[in-house]
Formats: sequence, C-alpha cells, structure tokens
Amino acid sequence: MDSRKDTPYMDLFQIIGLKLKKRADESIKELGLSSQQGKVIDYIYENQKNQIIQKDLADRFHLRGASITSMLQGLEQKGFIERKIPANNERQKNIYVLPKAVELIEGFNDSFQKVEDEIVQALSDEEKIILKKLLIRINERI
Amino acid sequence: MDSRKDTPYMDLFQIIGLKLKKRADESIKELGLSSQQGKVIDYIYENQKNQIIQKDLADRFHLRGASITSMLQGLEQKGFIERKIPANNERQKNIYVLPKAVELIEGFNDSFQKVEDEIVQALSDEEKIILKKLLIRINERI
DNA sequence: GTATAACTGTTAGAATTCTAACTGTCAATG
DNA sequence: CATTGACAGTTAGAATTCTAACAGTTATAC
Repeated sequence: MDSRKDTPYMDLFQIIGLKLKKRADESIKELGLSSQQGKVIDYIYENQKNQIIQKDLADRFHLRGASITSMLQGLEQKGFIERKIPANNERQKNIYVLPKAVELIEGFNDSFQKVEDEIVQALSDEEKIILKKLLIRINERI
Repeated sequence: MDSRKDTPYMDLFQIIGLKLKKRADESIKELGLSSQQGKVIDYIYENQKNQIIQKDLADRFHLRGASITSMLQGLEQKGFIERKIPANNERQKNIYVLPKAVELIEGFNDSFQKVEDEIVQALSDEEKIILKKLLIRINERI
C-alpha cells in the first residue's frame, strides 16, 4: 500500500556490507591492520609486477585519490610498502609490498576466507552460483 | 588453483554497498543531508509513535551509541528533530521529527526509490524474488 | 614549438564513525 | 534499603574518507 518508501534491496546491501566490514576488521585486528588495508596490500602483492600506480588502487577500491594517498602514506610509514617514481613518468608512483607485509598476507587471506565462507554457508551450491551471477550483473549496471 | 585468496562475495557486497551509498548520497545532497541522515529521519518519522530511543537507532542501523549521539546532536542543532527525556526513565531520550524534516521526507524517499529501482533494473521479476530471499537469508545468518 | 588541457598525486580541512572512559539512572540481590 | 551491576547516553580523541584547491608532469592542438 505504501509503495513510496520501500527500499529493501538498498537496505539489505547496506546492512550486509556493513556487517561484513565489521567481521573482516575484527578478524585481522590482531595484525594492527584494517580489512581495507589488508585488501589493498593483497591487491598490490598480486599486481605489483604490472607496475600498478595509485590511480589503479583508487579505481579498484572505489576510493578517491586523496584517500589512497593517505592510506599509502600510513602503510609506507609502517614499513609495509614502498613507492617509487618510475623513470618514464614522473607524475606516477609504482607501489610494491615489502617483506614485512608479505609475511602477513597468507594469514589475513585465511581470515578473509572464513568471513567469505560464512556468507554462503546458508546457501546451496546452486544458490551460490545464482547469487554470484546476480551480484555481478548488478555491479556492472550501477 | 589458488583457493587461498578468492573472496568474490565479500568483494561484491563491499563494492555494491559502496556504490549504492555514493549514489544515495548524491541523490539527496541538494537537501544538505547525507543518505544515512535521511534514512534515520525516515525511520524516526515512521516509528516515533512507539517511543523510540537512541539505542533503537543504534540497533537498526548497526552503529555505536556514540555515533548516534553525534548524528542526532547534529540533526537537533539543524532543527530536524527533537529529543525529550520521558517521565518514566531519565536514562532515555525519545526522538521526534520536527516539521522542517517532515517536509523533506517525501522528496528524499523518492530519490532513494530511484536508486532502489536502478539496483533491480537488470533483473527479471523472478530474479528479484530470488535475490531478495537470498539476501534476507544471508543477513539473518551473519 | 608553445600554449593549453589532461593526468597523477598531495595538502588542508570537514564529516562520519569508532573505542575507551565516564556520568547518571534504574534494577536486582542480599 | 544499600550495594552492586546493567543500561542509556555523552565526551574526547583517533581513524578513515571526502571535497576543493593546488603543483608538477605529460599529452594535445594549434
């Protein structure tokens, strides 16, 4: 009857996203990192051979350039990463993980995997496939 | 082959949630409110007859008590809501929306509805039903 | 070739949320 | 009823992200 104020999909995505973030943060808190920092370190590790720059991280994580600057300054100060200006383009900075970060990656990926497993725990194999397809389609369209 | 670092569901929920938040924020920016503030005002409006208190908002929106205090102080200063200590329990504060906020509710609910429609635009009726069922189940289990 | 535009990253300052410690009030237990 | 614990809300200070303005570098267009 009141079609005017019903946004169940938006609300569910918002709440599930928030809960997942809190769970992931909790699961790697002992390492002194946030889940976002862990995700970023892992992404750098997996892609550093392709000469990734800060803009790539901003695109992948849907953050502003200024936020990436701030996050990487923190990670650099703590000795997890380093940034080098490449010879062919002085505007850019290539990002690399340092050994101190590499040591942690396997650990927090295990933690993230546990959170991931919790999400789909209540779903059948068929439902998992359907859900992933729908999520991918929604993500492409918005 | 590398089962160790694959968290597509967590990543998709995170990214979709972030995109939705940005779209909703954008859609009501002209009113000088964030989407979170709009959602909270709407929730207060729909529930104020039931004597809701700050703790109810913290539970509904998965925020800490301190965050609710901060948000409501802002909304009160701007004249959108008022808080009254009920006679029967001086620990609590009942929350009510003021006319200045009521005027805006219909407008931002329309905006939120547009974002909602975008989410499911690419889905068939059957897919919408399936998605909602899966999201509700996931939300209940995590 | 030079002027202009686009690109990449940084800074300053605001907004939002968090944790931890705290105040005051109510409930439960002896 | 007095103590003790639970509850509701607040404060202070930290963390993260944002916008807007900016600097320097590279690409484009006359």
